[in-house]
Amino acid sequence: MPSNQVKLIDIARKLDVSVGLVSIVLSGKSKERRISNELTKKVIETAKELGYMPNQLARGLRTGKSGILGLLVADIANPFFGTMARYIENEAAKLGYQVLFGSSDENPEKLEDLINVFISRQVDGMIIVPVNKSENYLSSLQKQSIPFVFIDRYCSGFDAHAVVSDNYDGAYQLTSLLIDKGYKKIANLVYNIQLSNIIDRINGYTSALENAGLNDPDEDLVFKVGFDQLDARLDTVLKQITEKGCDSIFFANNNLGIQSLKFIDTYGLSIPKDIGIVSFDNPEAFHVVKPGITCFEQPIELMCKQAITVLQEKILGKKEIEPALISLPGKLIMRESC
Amino acid sequence: MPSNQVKLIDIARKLDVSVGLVSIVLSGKSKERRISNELTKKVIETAKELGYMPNQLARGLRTGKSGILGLLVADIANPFFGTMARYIENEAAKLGYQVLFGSSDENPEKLEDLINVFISRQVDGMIIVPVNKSENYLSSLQKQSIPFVFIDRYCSGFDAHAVVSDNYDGAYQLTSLLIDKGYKKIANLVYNIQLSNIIDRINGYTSALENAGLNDPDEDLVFKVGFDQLDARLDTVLKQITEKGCDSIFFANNNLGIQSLKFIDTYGLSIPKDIGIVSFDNPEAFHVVKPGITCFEQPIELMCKQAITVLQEKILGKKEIEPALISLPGKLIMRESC
DNA sequence: CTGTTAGCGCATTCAC
DNA sequence: GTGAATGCGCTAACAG
Repeated sequence: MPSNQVKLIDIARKLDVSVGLVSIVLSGKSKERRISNELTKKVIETAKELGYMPNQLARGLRTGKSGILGLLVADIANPFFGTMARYIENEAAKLGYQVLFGSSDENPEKLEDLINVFISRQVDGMIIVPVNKSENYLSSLQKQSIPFVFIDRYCSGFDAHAVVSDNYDGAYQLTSLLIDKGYKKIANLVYNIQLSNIIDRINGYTSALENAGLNDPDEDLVFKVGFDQLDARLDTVLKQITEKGCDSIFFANNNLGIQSLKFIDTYGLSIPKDIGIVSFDNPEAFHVVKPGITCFEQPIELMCKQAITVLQEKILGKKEIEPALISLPGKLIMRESC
Repeated sequence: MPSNQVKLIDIARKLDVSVGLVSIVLSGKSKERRISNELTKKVIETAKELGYMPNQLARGLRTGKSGILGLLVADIANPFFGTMARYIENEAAKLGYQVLFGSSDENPEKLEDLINVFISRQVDGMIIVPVNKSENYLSSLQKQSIPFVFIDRYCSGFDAHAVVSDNYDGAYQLTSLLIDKGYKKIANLVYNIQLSNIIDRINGYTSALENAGLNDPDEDLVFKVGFDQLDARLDTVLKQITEKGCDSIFFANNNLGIQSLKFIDTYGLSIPKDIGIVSFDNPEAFHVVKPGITCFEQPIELMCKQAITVLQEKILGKKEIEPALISLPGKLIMRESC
């Protein structure tokens, strides 16, 4: 690899000084090491002139810091995670990091593989959306003292930092809203995975029902669907929901909401008259569709800022910051679907 | 940095062999170098036992290949680019690459900075969504012999590989469809940037009008809007369009289409009776909204596959493949908006 | 068949 | 104030 890239030695030779000197100057340590202003200026100038760019691989190897952060989401194509990626990118850039990303597809093996690859690449830290059944592996990760932060979900029984939105509160608000509007039989459609965010949303929903005295212990109105073949499953479940006489549905996330809207239309049900709708998350579609879908928007930007802040603290290792669950408030968006 | 990670020397010491030997075995060159089966097995076992993971920084520095690809899109939060990122991720992973991403926001300076950072990080290649006014810098990039491929758009007068969808054809089909349905005065709403994809779409639109004898040389129905303060601008432009008596609109991309739908609704116009609508791209919203929006879906997955294939060829440098513009056919999706 | 050696580009400690 | 020497972890050319 004859790498035609300019390196320290090129500018050192041109100025007939040592490589070390150049390195010192370019790392901004001229003052500290009391290098003459003249020389400093000359070095900087020729560096610019030659278009010098440090080889971060070499620098990383030497310093033990790659300057790279790993971001592990469920699927970067999902706008929720895409938006998250964007904010993480912005915040990371402010601190001089670039970000490697990976999509786990909610698959623990994939997540594990990706994390291993990222470790191998010496990322300085990771932002992880944990998936179902990944606790074991993640706890082994923790022992390796590589800094990471959970985002969007946390792993219970797990001493690690996590930044999430207040899922319980969002679900509670959304459900209460339906109740206030007079809906009596409220279904809750969720994914069938054991994740903190899902569980918290179910709990928020259930609490709201209980507080309103609408909880029927004999009839479970929480409907769970799997990821694969979502379309077919949704059709079945939605029919069940209507056959059971539910007058409204609380969708636990953007995807469930959007996909379901397609079916509800084909059933000839009119929103909000025949069926009331609320959903977690606020994708574009909820705004454009008629009637607009009332929903709970997560504070994605804030979550990302906090996550990066915490991560940076862990990386710098200033003080042993104790693990904490940071739960951030979201925003109820009122539209016309209930 | 006391890096508690296991390295070659750890397993070499444990087995009392040399580091080089271990490296050879773990790179799968045992046969080639005629290392005994026994030793080979022992090395592999203890590597696994100790949980060895190669330090890719060191490997990259030595081999001159980082194993990282750079992906530069306009905005990863835009589902179009998010989807693209996902397919790039998948294809890259098949070849053993991880991907660093960056969002340019259609800003040439940002793009330039990001490319420089990526070069600094020794990416093995880049997939770039070029932006307006970035030609100068990009052509300097080209001289540096670092492999890259344009995607989504190409830079005209530029000898580089590019993978795009057939924008001309898509626009032509969409416009012709409106014409066939009897619409006479068709507006075209686009971003006011000089990008190949936009230009090709305008050309496709214009050709379709001309072929149908609907082109009025005295009246330009191509409306251009800027990025910033899109909402305010859209309101103005859409009013202009209706005041001019247009009976239909061709939106040049997903964002323009989605955002405009919000306004059209408030104007009390009914689709497709009062105004016919078609759009480039196929976001979820176009499917969910009523009536569904007829649109042209780009072959994102195929584009990504081709882009990675070309990029890999350039990286391996097998043969000097000559620059080519690869234009891939998209798919017309018929719904009820016209 | 196996081990030794030399560097990839950089930052840093220690001499001068 | 400055230069030389060392080594981060790994691969590859070269000796045995």
